Amino acid sequence: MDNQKIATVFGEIGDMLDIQGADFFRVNAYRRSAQVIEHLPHDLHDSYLRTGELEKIPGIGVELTKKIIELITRGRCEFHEELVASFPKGLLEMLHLRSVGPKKVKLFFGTLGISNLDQLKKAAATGQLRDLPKMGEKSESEILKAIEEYEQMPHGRRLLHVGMTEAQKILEYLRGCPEISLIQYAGSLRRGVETIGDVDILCAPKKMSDAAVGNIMDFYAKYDEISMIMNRGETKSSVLLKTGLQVDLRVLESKIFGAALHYFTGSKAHNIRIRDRAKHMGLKVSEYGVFKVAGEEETLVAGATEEEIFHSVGLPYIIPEMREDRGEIEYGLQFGTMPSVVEHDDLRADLHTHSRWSDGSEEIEDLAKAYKKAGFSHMALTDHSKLMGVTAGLTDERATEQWEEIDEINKELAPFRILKGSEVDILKDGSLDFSEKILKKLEVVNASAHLYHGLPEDEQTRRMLSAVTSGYVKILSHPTGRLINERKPIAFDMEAVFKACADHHVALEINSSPDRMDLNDTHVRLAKSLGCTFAINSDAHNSSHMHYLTYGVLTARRAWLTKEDIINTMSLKELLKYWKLK
DNA sequence: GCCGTTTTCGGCCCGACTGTTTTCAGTCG
Repeated sequence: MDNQKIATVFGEIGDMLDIQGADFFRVNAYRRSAQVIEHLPHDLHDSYLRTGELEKIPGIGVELTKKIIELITRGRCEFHEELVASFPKGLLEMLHLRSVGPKKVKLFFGTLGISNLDQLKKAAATGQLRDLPKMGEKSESEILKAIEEYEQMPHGRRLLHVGMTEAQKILEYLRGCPEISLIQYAGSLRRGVETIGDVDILCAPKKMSDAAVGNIMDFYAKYDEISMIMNRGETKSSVLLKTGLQVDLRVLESKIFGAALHYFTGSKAHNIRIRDRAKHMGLKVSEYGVFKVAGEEETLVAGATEEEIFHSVGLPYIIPEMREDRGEIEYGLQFGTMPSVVEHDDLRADLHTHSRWSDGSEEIEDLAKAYKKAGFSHMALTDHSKLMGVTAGLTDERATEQWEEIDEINKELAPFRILKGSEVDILKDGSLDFSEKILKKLEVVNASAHLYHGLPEDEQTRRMLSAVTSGYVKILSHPTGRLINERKPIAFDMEAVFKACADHHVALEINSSPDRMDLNDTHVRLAKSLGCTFAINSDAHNSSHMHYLTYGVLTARRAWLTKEDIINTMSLKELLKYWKLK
């Protein structure tokens, strides 16, 4: 029973209670707790079994604690099961439709007995919905449209990388609009969340007028990649790109740009805390600014910048990546300043790269030149070991040959330096995929578990522990092996392995490859609390992948890592000393 | 269902949009 499963159960209880018409705040308590539990840095099941109790988590009181313990000890929750039994299967799926919420689901089920998408589609197509209370022809056709969209669109959230790439293209396009003075993307994209639902873009015209807004919206509508304009309002247009990604553009006055940016950047949980705090201070925070409230009178006191918003409620500026209500508000109030987290420019090396010698697509020399040109002082070349046959992994002999080539290139590119490394497979029994002779000579050993993801948890743990305590490993690469939306993380005792990494000076990788992002932010926070160090690596298979490092940096910032936590920020000299190399 | 430098009861973030309505409910972010 991992946190994700507990969160799913609570989320479903929330949905079902909502359809039943339960008190909104009760419904919300379940939904909020699901959010909180999903993002906890440690496993509730493990810590409960270890300590025999559940620690205090904000938003989780007596009732929810009981249910969590029931889930952990019995693998089920009676209340959840009762609710599930009282609802037809398929009912909850209707909640995914745009314009359909709990009240409509209840209405459709209660009056027409509609309990799944197919039935809803038929009812809408045959005009049965329009006569229901508060419904009409328009809402009926909206529902048909929503079903169509839902069926066409890939479900679930897109990779951060996909959103970032699209957003940057659109921003570049919109900067060509002469009327726009300020523009920025917001939402989970700006917070660097690993997946995004849609893209939110905010802009402010040089001079606010109906004509200016109209011109900006017209300009936006002419963007080449648009497949459909979903709606166009006074200040907001929503479009669907050809890739199926939804992008919303909002136009607002520059004097409240900061307030809107803060509001639309979220997270929701963070915003609620800010507004709650404002309220207690006699203020009101919305996307239109911070207002001083005195009776009926409201006076705008802040809005142009995000800094103003935070200062008005007595907080220091908090970077978007930290705005998750995971302690940032308490920290800011207590210290009056925030930790100075790592920045992209702090990175001096990439310690996980591949060349044509295994499955990369560039020669070592071209790769190294690209890194040097980008301002890095060193890199580790870490082609695969032989187990990964499909990647043309290196044998002992080929590794030795590769070192000769690296020596030549290092002479040419000095003081830039390529460290002789390998991404060495962890075999089934936990041993490493090179002879001792080679392992001793490699400067950087990144250990990776590419195969045997299905081993039982205790066996997997032993396997990982064996690798990280071998004395050869410098970095544990993509530790959980997950692929976002595709492959689950491998099951092992994370705390035990992380502790071993801390004890044996093995850095944990924050693999920045868009579909990996492994470790993720919550695992990094856990590892940091256990004393670990980290390596932010791109896993580049050619030099154009270098920019993936951005995503690793975002993850590190979401986990509050500082420069000192990350070994890529050391100079070459410092790193060699740290690793006792020449 | 949660929570407490006014509170163990009575609050719980804020506003826009839409479609259905004559004043609002539902949905969304």
